[in-house]
Amino acid sequence: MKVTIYDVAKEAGVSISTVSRVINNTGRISEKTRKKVLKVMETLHYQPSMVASALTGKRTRTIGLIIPDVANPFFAEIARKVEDRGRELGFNVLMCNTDNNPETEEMYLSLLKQKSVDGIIIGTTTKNYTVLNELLHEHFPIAFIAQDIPELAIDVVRVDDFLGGYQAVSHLVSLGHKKIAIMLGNLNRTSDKDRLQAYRQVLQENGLEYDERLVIYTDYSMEAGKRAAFELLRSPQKPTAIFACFDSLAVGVYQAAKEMGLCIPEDLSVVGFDNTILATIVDPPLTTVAQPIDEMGRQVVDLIIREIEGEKNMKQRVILPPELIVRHSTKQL
Amino acid sequence: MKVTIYDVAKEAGVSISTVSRVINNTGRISEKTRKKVLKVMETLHYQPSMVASALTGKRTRTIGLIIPDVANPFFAEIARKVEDRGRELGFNVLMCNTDNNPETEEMYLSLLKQKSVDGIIIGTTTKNYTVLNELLHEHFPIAFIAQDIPELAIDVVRVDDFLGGYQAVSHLVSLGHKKIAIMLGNLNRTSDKDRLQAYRQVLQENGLEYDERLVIYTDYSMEAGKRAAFELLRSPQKPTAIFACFDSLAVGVYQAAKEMGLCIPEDLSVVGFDNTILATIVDPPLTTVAQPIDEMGRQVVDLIIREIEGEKNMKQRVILPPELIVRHSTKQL
DNA sequence: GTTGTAAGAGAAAGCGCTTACTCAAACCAA
DNA sequence: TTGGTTTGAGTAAGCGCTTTCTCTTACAAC
Repeated sequence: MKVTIYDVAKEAGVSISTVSRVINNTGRISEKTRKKVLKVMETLHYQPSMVASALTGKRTRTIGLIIPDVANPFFAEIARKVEDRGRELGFNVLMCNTDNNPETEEMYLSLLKQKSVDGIIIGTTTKNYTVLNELLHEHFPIAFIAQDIPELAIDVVRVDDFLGGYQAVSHLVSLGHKKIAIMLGNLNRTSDKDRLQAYRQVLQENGLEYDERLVIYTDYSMEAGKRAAFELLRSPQKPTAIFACFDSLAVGVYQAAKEMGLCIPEDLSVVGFDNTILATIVDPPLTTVAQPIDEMGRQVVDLIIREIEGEKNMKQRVILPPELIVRHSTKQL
Repeated sequence: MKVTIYDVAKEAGVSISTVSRVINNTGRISEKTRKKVLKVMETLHYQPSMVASALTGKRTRTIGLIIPDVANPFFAEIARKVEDRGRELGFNVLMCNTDNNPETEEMYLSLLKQKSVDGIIIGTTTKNYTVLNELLHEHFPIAFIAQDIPELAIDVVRVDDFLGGYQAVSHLVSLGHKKIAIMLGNLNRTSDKDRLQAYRQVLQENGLEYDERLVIYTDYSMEAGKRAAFELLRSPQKPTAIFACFDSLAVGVYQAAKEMGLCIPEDLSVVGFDNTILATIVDPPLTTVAQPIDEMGRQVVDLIIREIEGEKNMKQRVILPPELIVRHSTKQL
């Protein structure tokens, strides 16, 4: 029932090696034989089994994509771009959501290896390095997107988080804000660390006081943003502006503000980060730091595929510039 | 370098079939031997190659998911649920975006088969049945989610679109609206057809005139929704309410209304469909028909896996009830 | 007419597993 | 003790490909 290379060979009156050669376009084949085999393949609806060819040393042409959550627009957009570029280059993507759970991540890492994917793109916060280090040692192709581990020589494609944070906070300062809060995820993400670093530096450069109570650690969900915003806005050190390190957090801020009867940007300025679709549909449209998601997705795929093809032997970090998109959630104080 | 079943066998002083038996927990193995083999596997960090075992007739434990676009929140949420349930049951998902392009879809269908995925879940509008029919004939496990082809006996999990449309339009009518527009995708999707059908029926039941000019065909993007809304709202037959068949279209309506200086719900009532995250973050929160995405994702996976495991031989349609979620985008006329 | 070389294609050995078949040892009832 | 069962484990034949080697022709050069 399933037609194999043997069926084609028999039907065409040649050996399976000849068929294999015309499939892969290798070796020498007379035009006549090639035509004949091609025609038989056609009439028999023959499709080579990728499982079999993977077993004989060829690629699976599949890459794993490990992210926290596709339902999060930022990662959904990344996933889309990765898949697009992968398709262009003949690779499929196996999607893995971990919710940043280290065990899930570790499980996936070894599962993907078992499944012989050709490479793995990681967009999650990794803390547990055991499996990761193993893979790295075996020179398993791995690349990080929107995520970095400074202590390791690895392939990375990310935005310049420090610069992005700098732009965001500078913007608020230039509007006259003095009490600026920052909401971020955990400091395991270097991106968050860099943005916080920028925040401190801008404050310092402008002679503003750094108040720890205005630095809120949370996760990346809207609910978390909302909760954190409530806390901030009800505290005595109520800020006049908030730099939310993800658009999703910013949306949470919007919701809290609305429930408290505060107007954005009149009563509160908000800057987000990522420039996902959320930024444009929220009212007022969110001023945010754009990550070049398209370019990032494209470049990680290119990077990892070059690694897979063995075309490069040196790891590299690609740091792309962010861009502050000023919309209507920020206002002169 | 790569450790295989042979290495384990040699190290443990047994044959490879014994190792295979302990891996798969089949046949009879003495406790002593099993322990010994297990220990060797452990110390050697042995992981069976799934490619090899797939070649010998076992499953790949991978399912393909074909959707229009993960960057669309509705499909992102579906993808997430599918992956979650798949993981629980030991299956990975290969993500495929087609933008509803028939060629891309056909390409993926045959590619997925070549890659020997165990089953395929489809959420796209299929028009081209050739490859699909082939697969169906070969009893290749296929299930549809949020998508149906009434002419075919297939596995389907979807919401009751007629009922959903009925609820949405009835709600608007009950608020006193008489000029109600409907915005939908193309009529190839049965879901759209059913919603339109419901729209007509509600109008009729309430003695309202059916005006073709209030029926707008578009695609599912925000931009399309915006364009369509502009057109409607500037036309002489300007409606007082719009039933947008996707939340994303509804968001487009919001944007158009805002640019035209119209207030929702004072000047225009809007009902969406899907109840994606968009509905809650838009201002005012969108009244919409909720699809039970969690349940749908869970059930397609269960359905297809039962099919894969050969536990069922009859196709079935699972039609889940929608729920009208009244928020603040609709108002008594 | 030899010899040398290149072109075209087949034979066969894997790739890392699963599984049907086989067989020796151990056990048990009569 | 004998014959019949279990039990535990090995042998070997694939699964559907790729690829190295080998071999036969054909043809050009001398």
